[in-house]
Amino acid sequence: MKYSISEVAQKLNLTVYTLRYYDKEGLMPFVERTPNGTRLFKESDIDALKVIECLKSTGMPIKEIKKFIDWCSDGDSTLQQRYDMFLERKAAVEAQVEELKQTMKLIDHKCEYYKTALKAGTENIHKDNKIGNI
Amino acid sequence: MKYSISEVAQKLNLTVYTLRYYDKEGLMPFVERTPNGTRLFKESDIDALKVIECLKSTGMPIKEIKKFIDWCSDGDSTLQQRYDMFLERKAAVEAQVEELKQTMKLIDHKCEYYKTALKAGTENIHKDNKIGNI
DNA sequence: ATAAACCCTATAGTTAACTCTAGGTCAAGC
DNA sequence: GCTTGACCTAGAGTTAACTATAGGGTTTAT
Repeated sequence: MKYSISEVAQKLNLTVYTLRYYDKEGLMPFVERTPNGTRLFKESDIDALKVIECLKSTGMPIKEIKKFIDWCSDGDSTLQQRYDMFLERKAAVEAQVEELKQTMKLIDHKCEYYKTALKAGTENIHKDNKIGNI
Repeated sequence: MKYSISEVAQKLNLTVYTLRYYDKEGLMPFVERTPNGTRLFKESDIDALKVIECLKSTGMPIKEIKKFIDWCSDGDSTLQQRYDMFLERKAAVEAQVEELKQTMKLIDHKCEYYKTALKAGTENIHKDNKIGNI
């Protein structure tokens, strides 16, 4: 089964603009074309795009992702780099989770703060109070 | 105890450029000035900046954060909005954690993929194999 | 008293990641 | 055979969040 660019955009919740932009940035050298130039995506291309989206969601910039794609094209000689990169990404995600935990702490605290303030009708109950001072 | 802009920058791991930019965007209307215009940060200003950093790390854009700061200036009449906003942020962070879990799944999978490929010396062992096809 | 090290504003420049427009090709349906 | 709609490229425009520069004012140490 092959897919057009708009089908892939829909599947991955991206725009066709974005997909063409990724292609221009060298993130999709594997996508085939019809004789007249129209992109034809196969299943494995969509899987690769999912990996790209995954890397993006770790905060990796597109230029770094391109490096990875280039390594993939280079074959087995780059296995170590690619492994190292994923280990690095794992660490990055773990750090993000840790940061979100801290963020959540403060947010929960603020939720409590406003809940009690609302009940009292005023923020003043938190003046000089432990809950107001983080 | 009062702090200069560069001290605050150091404390919060931001640049003075960033702090002045935040001020220009209306995120710090509470910071006092000396007669000649130099900013003087007090402890509570730093706490407020920590809340701003917290909101930023939930992915909230600066214009939205400004709305919150404005609500703070408006006093008790905006307690409900502020409470709702933090509930919304809580949901946003929970969604981010959920997404990171999915991301981590794929990354762990890829770590395994490359680990075994490295051991074998080639990616080919994953051709037509469950581990290669996500 | 003068240079270094801060501070300030206003404004210009940068970067990443899109997002859109203009101008064109091509296949399908009426 | 012509219109409609999906595709294409090249390149311009946008947006957010900084980041830097120019030009100028204080305070501090020698």
